[in-house]
Amino acid sequence: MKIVRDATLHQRILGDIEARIVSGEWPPGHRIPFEVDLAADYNCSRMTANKVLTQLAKSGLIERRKKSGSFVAQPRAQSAVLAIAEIEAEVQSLRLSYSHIVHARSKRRANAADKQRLELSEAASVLDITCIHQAGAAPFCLEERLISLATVPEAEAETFDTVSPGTWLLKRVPWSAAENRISAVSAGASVAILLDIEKGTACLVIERRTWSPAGPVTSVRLTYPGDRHALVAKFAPGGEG
Amino acid sequence: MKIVRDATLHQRILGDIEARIVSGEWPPGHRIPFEVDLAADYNCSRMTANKVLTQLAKSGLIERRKKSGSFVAQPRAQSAVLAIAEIEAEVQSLRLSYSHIVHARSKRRANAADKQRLELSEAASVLDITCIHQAGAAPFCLEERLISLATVPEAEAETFDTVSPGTWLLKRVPWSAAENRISAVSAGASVAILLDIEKGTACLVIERRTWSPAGPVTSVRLTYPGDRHALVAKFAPGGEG
DNA sequence: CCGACCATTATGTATATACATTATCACCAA
DNA sequence: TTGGTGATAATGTATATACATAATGGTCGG
Repeated sequence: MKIVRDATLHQRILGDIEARIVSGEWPPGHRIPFEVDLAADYNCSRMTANKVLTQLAKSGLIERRKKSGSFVAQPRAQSAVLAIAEIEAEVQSLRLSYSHIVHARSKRRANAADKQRLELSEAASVLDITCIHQAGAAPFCLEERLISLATVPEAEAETFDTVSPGTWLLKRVPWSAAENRISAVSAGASVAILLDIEKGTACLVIERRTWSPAGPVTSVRLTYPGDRHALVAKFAPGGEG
Repeated sequence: MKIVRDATLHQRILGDIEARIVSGEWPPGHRIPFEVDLAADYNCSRMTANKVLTQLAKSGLIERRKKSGSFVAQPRAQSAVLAIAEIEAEVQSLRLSYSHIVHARSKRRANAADKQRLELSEAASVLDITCIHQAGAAPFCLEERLISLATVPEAEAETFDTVSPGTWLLKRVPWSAAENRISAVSAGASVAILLDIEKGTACLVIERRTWSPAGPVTSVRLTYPGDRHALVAKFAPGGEG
């Protein structure tokens, strides 16, 4: 049994409804009491009931239809929140010391492959950086990054010796949109050497592309040896978990 | 330039603030106008401004402190929404015909490994199912699943020949909490045979555990040949994307 | 100089009210 | 039976108001 101390009315109503949905007492398709009825049940105003139901609808737990009422939604795709931490924080949470090594860094005019990775239309300069993130003395993750100098010209002056490109960009271009693609690949010869693993080892690969309103920012490929790392994504009907 | 038709006042204020945060015009730490000022700017009531800021705070874009005001938050972990579709839908979105084959199905008293996977404390019966999801004529994904019969006794009567275990459970136990663990592994000999791939091929593995209020429901391990599949997780500052 | 106290200020929650929007349903006429 | 038409019922959005809560900052006394 969950104990709620000092819950506001809003939280109490929200919790009660969530509990009934999650427990199966109100299965998908079941009609939830109308706002006016809820208001009467809890002896509150309709606005309060409305805000609760609006929030439930935003979190996807219920669907609302004018004139018909509110209904428990069909759970569709299992959608979960994936927290991708900064690599430095990740390493430190393993109680290992973090460092990074810039293995290669070059500027060039974008070739066809670069344009596709960054979704660039016109010709532009890009910065190509390869760097290795270390946990203790061992390689932890390989980072292969492309930065669009049209969007982030300040990057050209940066060596990334003291700050890793990811951290630097996060400070420079906060709150941009991103798309992550997660897959598994076998380590090729060059990757195997850089990560100090055997060729063919299964690796978890995250390819992230980031945009700001000014245009494409960066495209990064993070390669983790599969036996050393896993991503965790959680889902809780209420929202946070 | 984004064109907004018929936007409500709420959406307009929200969009304006988001735009200024995302563009960097208001960097992390910057103080957002007080509710009363916002209300004056947009010629609306404080309640409307309050709802907008409350929503921005819930989505993590701003932080609110009593007496001090509201501030643009520091972007911490890149958190993204991972949409894990049902396998059938996933296959069909590739324009391939879907089918599944139940390869093994057995009931037993939970052994030590089972108890750990399901986080069971007492001894209980479990159902162990291995099934292969096919896209066209080729294996697409291997599913190794454990179902707690204490929580879902109806599963014992089900053969899962016509409905896959995942789909069946989604209908039976809606809106439960889940934790997904994503990693990369090399295919072992048995997995390689079942998926018709070479031994050692890199595979993407999703291990999902699901709970209902009544207790642990199921633990499933989905193995995808790495070159045939990827997960996509998106992040947009506003919320949906 | 320093700490206790208190007024101020901004957010947090809730109410009562108003009007807009939109499916649905029932009724009525062709 | 069919099709339109308008009343109705539910949600959607916004306002004005009230009081609670909590942190800040200044004042005053020791």
